Amino acid sequence: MPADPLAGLNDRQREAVEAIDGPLLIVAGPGSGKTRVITHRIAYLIGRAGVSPYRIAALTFTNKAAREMQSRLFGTSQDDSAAPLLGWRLRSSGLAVGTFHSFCARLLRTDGEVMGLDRNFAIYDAADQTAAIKRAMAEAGVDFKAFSPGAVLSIISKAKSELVGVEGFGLRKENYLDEIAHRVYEQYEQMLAQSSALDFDDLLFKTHTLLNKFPRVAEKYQDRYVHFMIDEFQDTNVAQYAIARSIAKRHNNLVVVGDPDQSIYSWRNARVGNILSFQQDFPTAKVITLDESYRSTSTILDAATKVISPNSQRIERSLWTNNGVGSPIVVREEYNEEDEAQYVVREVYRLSRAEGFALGDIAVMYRVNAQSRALEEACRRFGVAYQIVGGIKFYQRREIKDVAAYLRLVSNPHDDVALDRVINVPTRGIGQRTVDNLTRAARDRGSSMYAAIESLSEPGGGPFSLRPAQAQALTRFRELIGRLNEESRTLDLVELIDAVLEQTGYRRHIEESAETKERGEERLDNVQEFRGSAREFTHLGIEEALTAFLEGVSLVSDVDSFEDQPDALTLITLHQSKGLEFPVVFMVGMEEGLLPHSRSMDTPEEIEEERRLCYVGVTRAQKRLYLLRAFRRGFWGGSGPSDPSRFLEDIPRKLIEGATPSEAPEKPAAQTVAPPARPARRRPATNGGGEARPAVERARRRVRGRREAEPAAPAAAYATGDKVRHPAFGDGIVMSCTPSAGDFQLTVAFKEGHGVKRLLLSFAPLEKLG
DNA sequence: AATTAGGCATTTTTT
DNA sequence: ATGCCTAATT
Repeated sequence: MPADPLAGLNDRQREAVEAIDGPLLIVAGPGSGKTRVITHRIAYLIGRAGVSPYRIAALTFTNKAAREMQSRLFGTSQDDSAAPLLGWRLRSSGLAVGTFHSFCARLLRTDGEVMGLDRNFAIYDAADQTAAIKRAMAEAGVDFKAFSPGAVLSIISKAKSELVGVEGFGLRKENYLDEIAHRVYEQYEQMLAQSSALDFDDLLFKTHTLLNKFPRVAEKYQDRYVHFMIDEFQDTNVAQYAIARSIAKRHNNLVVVGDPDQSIYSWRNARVGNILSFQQDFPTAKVITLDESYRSTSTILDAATKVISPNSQRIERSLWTNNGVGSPIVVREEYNEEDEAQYVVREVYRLSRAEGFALGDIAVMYRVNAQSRALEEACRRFGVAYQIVGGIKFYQRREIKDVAAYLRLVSNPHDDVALDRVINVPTRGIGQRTVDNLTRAARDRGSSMYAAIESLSEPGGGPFSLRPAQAQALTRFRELIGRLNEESRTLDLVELIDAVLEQTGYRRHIEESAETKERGEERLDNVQEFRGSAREFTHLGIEEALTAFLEGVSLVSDVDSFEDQPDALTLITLHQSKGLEFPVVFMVGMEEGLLPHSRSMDTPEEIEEERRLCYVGVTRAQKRLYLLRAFRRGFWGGSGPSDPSRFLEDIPRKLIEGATPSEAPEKPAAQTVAPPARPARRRPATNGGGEARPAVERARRRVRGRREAEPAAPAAAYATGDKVRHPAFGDGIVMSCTPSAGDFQLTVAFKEGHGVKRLLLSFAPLEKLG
């Protein structure tokens, strides 16, 4: 029997559940019962307001969040701890609970044909995208030593996320890098179309296009979705918001839930602005703030509030809790990374021995993955069980991607990225030269690579000439894929995978090619696991099964597969920790350069995001919070001293354990020693504290100033992307600017055939433009 | 085709 | 230090 959708809610939550008419913004602080509100609201709509589940969509960002929501709504087969809000039978009632991307994928598969989309389009994940971009760069004649594929990809991805297509991008490009990106973009789009493939951004972009260009499709969805909800709204990008507005247009029941203070994915093109401007876009929107935290102690909550409040881009509010004061926050400095890790692990051990915490209650959070190494070592040394979240990604393993690529080829032989990946794995005598020829031939005929191979056997021998051995090898590969495709019609998915493994020789290949026996077995095990996960699709027709299975492979990552692990300490990045909570949280690396990260302190906006990241970390903690830093941290083999994170200074001393004046931050004193000009690390204006450290610290810093050997070089004044002019080479774009022996080395890409030059700042007569 | 040596960069990564 | 990629070597 379904539970009462209003039971156990506080006034605000109840209000949010009952406000079923018109646009609604729910600003939900950490631990304020956000998911609860969404699920109860759905139950309320169905159970009390008589809305058909078919007319409701609730979109999340992660599969994990979607799963969580589903299990609260429908219950799960194993876990019946909480009564489901709805019955099992509603599972297949048409209620759309899923990620934005899977929602769009479904929409496009259902209705994309009117815009010429292949029903079985492939979905390119990040790795496929990179591979495709590299191919596109090669096609466009762009040297990817001078331009990193990653940088180009991120420009294109940003454009797509802002609904800027190739043409639009052409109109707004503003520097040389954009020029390059434009050429690649054009090529890349052509390749995707050729391959019947969509990348992650396309799932959104094309959905938006479909809804805008095809009114009948738009009407269908506008009619259907009387209620449209979005979770984690602070992380939506332009495209997602536009899609939501488009679909919600008719019934105007758009509900967005989020917390601008937890927006930490702007570098993935998320727009904090969406949540901040929602009220302008929907002037009639009701706004409900959930500010009671059920998660953290008041000490932790106070610290979090103090950390976040300097930000300017936020909706002012104050969180509160009835949870009591709890333990003070522990702030510590250790000598180096190893000591820091050792302290953490010792303390973890103590907490689990003497204070009744389970290892699974404890998480250690860090800014960059590299920080996990020292922690892992310490765990191993002390025999503490640990798990790294998102460390090894199953679907990103080579053997899995290879087998998936074969399946993709069987499903759609025109998938060039898949073909490129496996055409010579295992080796079939098809070398790079042959692949290049093939690529060129495909481009010339405006077809996929597979189709280009097919044309070999046409009268006239096809449009490109190859030595017989190569032509034969290609033809045999084509026959292999063709045969598998034929056979697939009589097989189920698992049988097809077996056929692929045998007929392509891939099984033997991984057994033989692995560096060691164990590694070979491990890979085979992975493939077996992959095969096992295909079992749930065997009841479907092969074509449908393939599409669904491959979509899962692309769209489902396994970041969250850690949750059901046995009792172990969790090591996790701050980014990944969002949405989680732990009784005990250690944040390590609370240093300038790490948090905020040195690559994210150039603009106030970046600093604000780092601050939010810190806030997210702090608010993961329920009962205990430890903030650690190392005085000396190893970077790239070397090691340098570090300053405490500016965020530490925002935490009031009274919340910190054993705080004494010499340990706790004090109000900024007059700057007796002016810090030397630091060309490499521009301190943004938001660093309000300046030299807010006690004398001992300051002394240390002065010594350090010398050790860092930051010279009185000309101010670095150049950043990547700056336009410069050189008397001999003309105009160019700064590709990079790195400190180098008392100077700065600039890599500059010049126009008009002068190419890329490396220049020393102090010698090069450069002039900054614009 | 497979192995090896040298060069290079190295934040975060829901989908 | 380390891993990844390319180029050179066998």
